[in-house]
Amino acid sequence: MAPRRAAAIGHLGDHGPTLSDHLLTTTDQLLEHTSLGALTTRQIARAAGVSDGVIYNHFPDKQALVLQALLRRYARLVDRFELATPVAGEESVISQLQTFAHALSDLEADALLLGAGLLADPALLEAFWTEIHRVPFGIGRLRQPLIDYLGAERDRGMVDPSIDVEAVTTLVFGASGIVALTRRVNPHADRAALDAQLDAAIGTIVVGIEPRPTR
Amino acid sequence: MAPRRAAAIGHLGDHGPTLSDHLLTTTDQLLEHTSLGALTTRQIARAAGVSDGVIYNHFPDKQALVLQALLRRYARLVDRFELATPVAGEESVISQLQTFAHALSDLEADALLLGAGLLADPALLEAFWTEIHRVPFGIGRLRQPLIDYLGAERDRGMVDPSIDVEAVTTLVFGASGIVALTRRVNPHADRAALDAQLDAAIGTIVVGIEPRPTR
Amino acid sequence: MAPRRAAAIGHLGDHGPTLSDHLLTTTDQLLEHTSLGALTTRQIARAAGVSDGVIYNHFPDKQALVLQALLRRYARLVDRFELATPVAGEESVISQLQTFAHALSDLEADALLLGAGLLADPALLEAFWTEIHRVPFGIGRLRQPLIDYLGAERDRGMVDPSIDVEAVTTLVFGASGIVALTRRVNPHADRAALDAQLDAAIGTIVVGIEPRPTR
Amino acid sequence: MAPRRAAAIGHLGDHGPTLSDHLLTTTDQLLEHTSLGALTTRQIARAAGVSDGVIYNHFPDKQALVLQALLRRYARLVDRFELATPVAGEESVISQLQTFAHALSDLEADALLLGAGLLADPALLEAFWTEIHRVPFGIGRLRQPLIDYLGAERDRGMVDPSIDVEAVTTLVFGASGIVALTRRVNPHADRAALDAQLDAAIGTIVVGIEPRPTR
DNA sequence: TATGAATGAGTCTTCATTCAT
DNA sequence: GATGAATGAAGACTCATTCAT
Repeated sequence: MAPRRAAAIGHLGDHGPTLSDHLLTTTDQLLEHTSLGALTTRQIARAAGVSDGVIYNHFPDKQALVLQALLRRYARLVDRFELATPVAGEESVISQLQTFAHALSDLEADALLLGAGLLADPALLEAFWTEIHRVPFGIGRLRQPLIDYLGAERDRGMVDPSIDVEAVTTLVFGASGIVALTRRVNPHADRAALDAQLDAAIGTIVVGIEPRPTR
Repeated sequence: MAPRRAAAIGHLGDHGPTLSDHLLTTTDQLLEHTSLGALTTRQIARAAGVSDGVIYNHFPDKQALVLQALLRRYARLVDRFELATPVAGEESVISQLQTFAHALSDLEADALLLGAGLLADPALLEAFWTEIHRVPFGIGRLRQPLIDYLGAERDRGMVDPSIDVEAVTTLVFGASGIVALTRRVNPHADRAALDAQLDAAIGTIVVGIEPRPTR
Repeated sequence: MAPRRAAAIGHLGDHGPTLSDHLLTTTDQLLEHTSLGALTTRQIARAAGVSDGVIYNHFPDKQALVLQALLRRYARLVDRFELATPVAGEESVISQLQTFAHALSDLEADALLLGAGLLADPALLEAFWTEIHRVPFGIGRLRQPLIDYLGAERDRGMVDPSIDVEAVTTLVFGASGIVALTRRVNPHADRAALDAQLDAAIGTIVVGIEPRPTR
Repeated sequence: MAPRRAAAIGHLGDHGPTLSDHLLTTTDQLLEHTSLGALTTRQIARAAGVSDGVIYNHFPDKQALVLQALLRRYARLVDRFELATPVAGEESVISQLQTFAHALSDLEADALLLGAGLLADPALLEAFWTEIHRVPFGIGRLRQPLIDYLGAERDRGMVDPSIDVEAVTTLVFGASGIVALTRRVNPHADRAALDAQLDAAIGTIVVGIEPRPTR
């Protein structure tokens, strides 16, 4: 009574991933090495080990499949990112922020690729943007953990009370982003130099936000 | 017998722009409103008022034409950018930096589009990157004016002598870039709020780099 | 300066048909043996001896090409039909009408095929109908010659003065049409029997419209 | 264990219509609003509330299903038609024929759609034609009642004895058909004008077949 | 050199049919 | 028998590139 399973996932037994899932995973993986504009439905089908038409049994069209794959990537980025969130009181502020910034920079390097594909396809960007805001996934969610951390450190007296923690967050995200962009845009860039550049930037921030003697 | 001039530029006489130039200018303008992936050779030819085939008399292929057009855009961005460079001693540091950061953010918003197109087409990115470094046009050139300005202000005593001006430059570029990205990615973003976000970030930098009392 | 000619028509010299024309002619011929719904762009291109894409250099899409081909067919039918129009006074009314009816029936057999294709494709029918009425090509134009002929015969006293010539025209068109339909729908029909059926119907009309003794 | 009944008809109990029947009915209904060329097996299955594959448990292929559905439509047309057959002696000949002609014209308008679909698909037409003649369903069957009626009126002296009733039948079918065609092909046609056209044509027939004074 | 029609590989998508469950 | 996902051969259409004129 149940219809047959696709050969590509059949060997995984009844409790393996569904084919929709398999298609999304495949698309996701392809996007690792293939730019969005160059991704074809045939490529996806071949890579997934299924026939060309199968996509349309699971998604209304290519855009829907790609959109969901991108959303997954984004969700994964967000998850990865949240693991990197520093916890107030453990280690020094500078060491925490530097560790966090490196993780963030890695993340942003991936996000840039995702974003570049979207920026190059306005229809997809629009759809992505709409979708991203139906879940509490907006950019704000990415910033909040750092804002909270900085607030906690300020309360603990490790950061000057006059400091605008949102502005500091912008600086950390910005510095990490610039370094990520440089890395992305220049595949031959010297990794160590970039890491040092980021550490120096974060160091400068930290010096600026340290508690100051009351004048 | 002199070779024929394309109808589109013929009326300009023999000393007008060459057809290569005309094609580049046209492509450049089209990229203002058309994403790289959606740009076709026919569109360019139509917009330039020439025949489809003429492109291949002046460029080996589409990529070469687009690459040179992108380089022009980039060069224009750099020029625009240099006009915004602050001069030490005129006005306060914070006001100078905020003005500069807004100009930079506008610039980066445009650069992002350019970059997104490149990131979405690895072959083009590679070629672009190679080309950009044959002229002294690398990212370093963009940073240098700000580094110089900060150095001058430091010498004048307006910035703490311990400050790493390169790191501060990274922070300014980063904050401006993040704001530019937010604006690009979210077409419905509130412009005033973003401006305020950037001002706050720059303000925080400035507070951090102010000369400090010797302890 | 002139672009090359398609191989398919190149040998005909500069004054041969244009490729648009060639495509229309080819489509027209294919429609002789292929039903509209089964006609593919590839078939047309193959039959025309050109590449697949060439159609789109001459027509915005398949429908436009097919529509124009159908309009040609229709125009040809109308032309053929007008040659068959009887002239008052030459031969007897019954002989004239029978000859005309056979020509009309042949015509309608072809028109039916055309019409069937259209009826099966509402979008095409709509476009066809609109187009057909931009030129004075409507169904009225087909009827008018027969109406005129009957009017002339009535004036000559060969047809009873009380006769409604439009109604008689409807009868002639109807009888010819039914016979045409029978022939079309039944490929194995006996041609002679159908001819006799049509002759009998026309004969009956003629008997009915003969001048009558005043009562 | 009795085989499972499809969910769609299961609630009707074991004595409801078979699934074949249900599929045919559904297809029949869909053909009311969907042109033959645009009808897909999935549409049929969805409309019938059954799975896609079930069709192939009851019919060798799509054509067989559609063919039988078309035969049903045709049978229904014939039935409807037979109800309209005039009875000799009731009312005047002209009134009877006009009423009959309008019914016939309505019928033919429906038949045209059926026929157009068939004409647009030669393979289906062939199969339909073969099938139609295995039952006593040919076009002859449609004509016979009118032939009989006219014969009866002739015997009653209401129609001239010299009249060829088969030929008159051809005229009535033809006039009704032309009007039906005009209506079908031109959705914006003026209904009243077409009715009047048909009445005039029938009137002309009747005048022509009235008993004549012996000369 | 300019022209612009011709080329054809490649894109997304549809749909009748199959078949493991 | 019923299910409905899988299949893959088309179909219409696009577009960078070529080339006779």
